[in-house]
Amino acid sequence: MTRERLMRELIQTRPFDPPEAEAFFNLLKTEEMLSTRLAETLKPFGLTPSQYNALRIVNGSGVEGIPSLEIGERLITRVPDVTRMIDRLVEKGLVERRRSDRDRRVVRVFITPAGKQLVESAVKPLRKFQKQWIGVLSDDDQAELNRLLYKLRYRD
Amino acid sequence: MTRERLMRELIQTRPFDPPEAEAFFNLLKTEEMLSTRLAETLKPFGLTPSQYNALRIVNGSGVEGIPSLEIGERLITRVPDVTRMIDRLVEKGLVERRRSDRDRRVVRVFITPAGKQLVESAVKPLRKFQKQWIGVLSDDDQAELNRLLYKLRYRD
DNA sequence: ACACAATAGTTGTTATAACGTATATTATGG
DNA sequence: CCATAATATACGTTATAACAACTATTGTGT
Repeated sequence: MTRERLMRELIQTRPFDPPEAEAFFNLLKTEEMLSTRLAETLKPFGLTPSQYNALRIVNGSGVEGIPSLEIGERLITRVPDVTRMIDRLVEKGLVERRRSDRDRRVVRVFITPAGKQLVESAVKPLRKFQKQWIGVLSDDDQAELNRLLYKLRYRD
Repeated sequence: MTRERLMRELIQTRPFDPPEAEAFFNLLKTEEMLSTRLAETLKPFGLTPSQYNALRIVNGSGVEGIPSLEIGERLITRVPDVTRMIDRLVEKGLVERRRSDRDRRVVRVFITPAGKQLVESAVKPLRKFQKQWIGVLSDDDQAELNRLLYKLRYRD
């Protein structure tokens, strides 16, 4: 029984109190497992998950580039220090930064050829990662998981 | 429809590719939301979630204390630097450290009265947090979420 | 008994999380 | 037009994530 397994992992002898704790701990542990696996997948590319996510966003913006602020808004998980993350991508030669002529507060970020190449080279391993780890669930189970997670988030 | 809502959040126009990405992103975003809320709940106690988790573990070990290594093994989410986390709890006067006489490699960690008190004062707010956020799901939905998360983790 | 392997904790280090402050620029309202 | 508020990015700082190397201690095999 899987609850016993989680309790064994946590070396917990008493029932979850409140019962909601079980789902919460499960979420924490499952996310951690997947995030760790993701980081391992991206490590050979010299990127953290957030860096790759940002690079993908910049790449998708095409020749127009994208403002820093918008990168931050579009990242899957929050990055409180977008500036320095972009610093590090600039150092790696994967993006370039240019102040906008129209609004001097704004810095637009552009993908470099090296950045574009790196994004593209990681697409397949990333796809494989997702199929491998999430694919253990059937389509129906995935749909159900999505429904539950949306409910948790949007509280409809 | 909630998929459109996630896509709007991610400013994504094309379908999830692979479809597994949707569940993966949902997991990331849901965990982040809950972790952020948890951190906010514990902030008034001057503790991060991992610190509180560690304190709970030490508190549960009673007068015998618990070895550092075991704390690390029992934490819900991995802490790669248990030593320094315990340093910080020691600084806060919440735990004490003593080298074991039986095996000089081992440091046992003991709760202090202040630590015990802090653990206990946070129990109710934490319980409330869990009921409030996870409780949006029915018991059946929670059971289903657990089933899916166990499946993802244990891949049975 | 002794050499080496394994173990537990610590330390050094870099990257990132996270908050708050600083600076420059633009928007707004009178 | 001008003062102030709002906005975007950058910077200062502390805590933590994370890895690897180090030190001391114990376990193991010969």
